[in-house]
Amino acid sequence: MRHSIAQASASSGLSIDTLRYYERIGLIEPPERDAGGRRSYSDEDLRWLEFLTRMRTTGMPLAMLREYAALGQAGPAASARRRRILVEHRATLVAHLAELRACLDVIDYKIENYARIEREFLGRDQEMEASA
Amino acid sequence: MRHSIAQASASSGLSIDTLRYYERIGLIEPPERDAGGRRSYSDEDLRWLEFLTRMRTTGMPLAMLREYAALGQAGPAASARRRRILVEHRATLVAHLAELRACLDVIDYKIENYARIEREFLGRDQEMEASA
DNA sequence: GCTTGACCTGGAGTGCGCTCCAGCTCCTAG
DNA sequence: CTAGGAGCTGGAGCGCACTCCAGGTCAAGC
Repeated sequence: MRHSIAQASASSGLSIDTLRYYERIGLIEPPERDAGGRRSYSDEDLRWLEFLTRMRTTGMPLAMLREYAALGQAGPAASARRRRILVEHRATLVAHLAELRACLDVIDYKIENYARIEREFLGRDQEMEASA
Repeated sequence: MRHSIAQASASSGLSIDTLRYYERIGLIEPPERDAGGRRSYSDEDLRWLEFLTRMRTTGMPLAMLREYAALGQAGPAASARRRRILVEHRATLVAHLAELRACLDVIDYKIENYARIEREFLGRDQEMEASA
């Protein structure tokens, strides 16, 4: 199956401009072109885009992804280097996840605290009503 | 206890420039000044900075934090609005956490895959050695 | 054959969140 | 008394990751 840039955009969630931008900076291989010179993405292209967007949501910088992309997929040397990049990024991601969980606890604590404050004020208002 | 901007920077992890920047954009109340006109942060200022950095690590934008900061801490109305902001942000954070966990699974899968590829190549090399 | 709409290119512009700088003041130590 | 270091201000600059634009091509439908 071949896909237009609009389809690639819809399936990846990346804007059309971003797709062309990624191509320019070497993040994605220039896809084939149809008879009219328009980009035609393969299924594998789409899978690569999906992987890219996943790594982007984890905050992996474009430069790192470019490095990863530039290695190509063939051979044990590329495999080892790609794996090293992923292992490294995995560590920062795990650390970040731990931080986020800690922040979530803080947020939950704060929310509960504000709720408590509001209940207290509410209680006071009711007392005032009762004494009026 | 009073703290210089250098101490506030060290304790919060924010750069001195960032501290002044946050003050300019209304993220932090202008701290008191010492006799020489230099900023002097209170313990409570530091606690606010700690909260800010936590929210920043969760990706809360400065504009949202400014809104939160502008509400002040007094009264049930401010409390309710602050709580709403936190509840809203909490939802995006929880969603983001789920995404990150999914990405982590993908990374783990890929790492294992690359490791497998390397083992296979290694096996082939050993066979080649054995047959040589 | 003309319009419409998707797509093309190269390059400029944008928003966020800092970061740096020049030129100044003030305090402290020697 | 002076040299050095921390801090001050207003404003400019920067890096990242897009995003937008002008001006053009191409294929399809009326």
